[in-house]
Amino acid sequence: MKRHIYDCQKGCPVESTLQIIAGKWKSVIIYHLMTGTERFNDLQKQMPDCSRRMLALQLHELQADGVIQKKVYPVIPVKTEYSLTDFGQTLRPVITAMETWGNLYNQRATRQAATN
Amino acid sequence: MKRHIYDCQKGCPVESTLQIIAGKWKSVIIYHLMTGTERFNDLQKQMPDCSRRMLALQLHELQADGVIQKKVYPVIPVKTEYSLTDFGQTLRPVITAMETWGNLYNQRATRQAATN
DNA sequence: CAGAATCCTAACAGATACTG
DNA sequence: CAGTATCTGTTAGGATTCTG
Repeated sequence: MKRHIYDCQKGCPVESTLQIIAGKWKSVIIYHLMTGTERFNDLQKQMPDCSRRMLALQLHELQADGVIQKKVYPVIPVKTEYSLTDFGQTLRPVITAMETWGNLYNQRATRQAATN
Repeated sequence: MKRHIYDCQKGCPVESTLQIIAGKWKSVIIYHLMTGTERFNDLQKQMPDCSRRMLALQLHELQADGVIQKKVYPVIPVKTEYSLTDFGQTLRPVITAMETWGNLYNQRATRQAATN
């Protein structure tokens, strides 16, 4: 997704939020980092439908926007850890709302499947 | 954006939510419908960066997912009204969280601009 | 007014191979 | 382990034109 497609100057708050979290996998990444630090490969295991390439791209953009930070340990083989910045932590309410709604949606889908 | 890129079976609630609202303009549309019914052209005026074509596409998908409904008045020229369904109303907390965060973000951006 | 249809290009994103 | 590079097919999405 191209960056800066939304016009924040216009003042629409939802567009401003999208400016930061609208990437295909960004909110999912933030969600997985809400429980703590994660390594690259661990993130990928939790998001099997996101390719390594896409994961790297989205992590980059989140870093550039100051949402997450990366710590590299100079060991061999290299070890990295991703975590939310203080700024990224402020997104918690947004992601939590998505989590809550998604759980309801999944339950509804399950119930409907059981009814059929 | 292609439909059904997220795997809801996997159970990640955030991915389930994205399944519904991940379109480029979907959450913005829902946001504008939260205050009530809107007509096609009125929606477009509120989202100048969204082309007529894109608006129509996103409205279609939202309708297909049962989030919004459309009422057509058989007058000439045709008049249509879009509104949230009951299901769509359940998304309020999600969009409101985005709105709240976006307002904070805009304030922060304004403050920083004033400091410089 | 509220779209649908068509054309066209840039951007996206998968697959694969390579690297410190 | 944690990525990057390249190559390539696919999709997104703008511009324009047409319609009931």
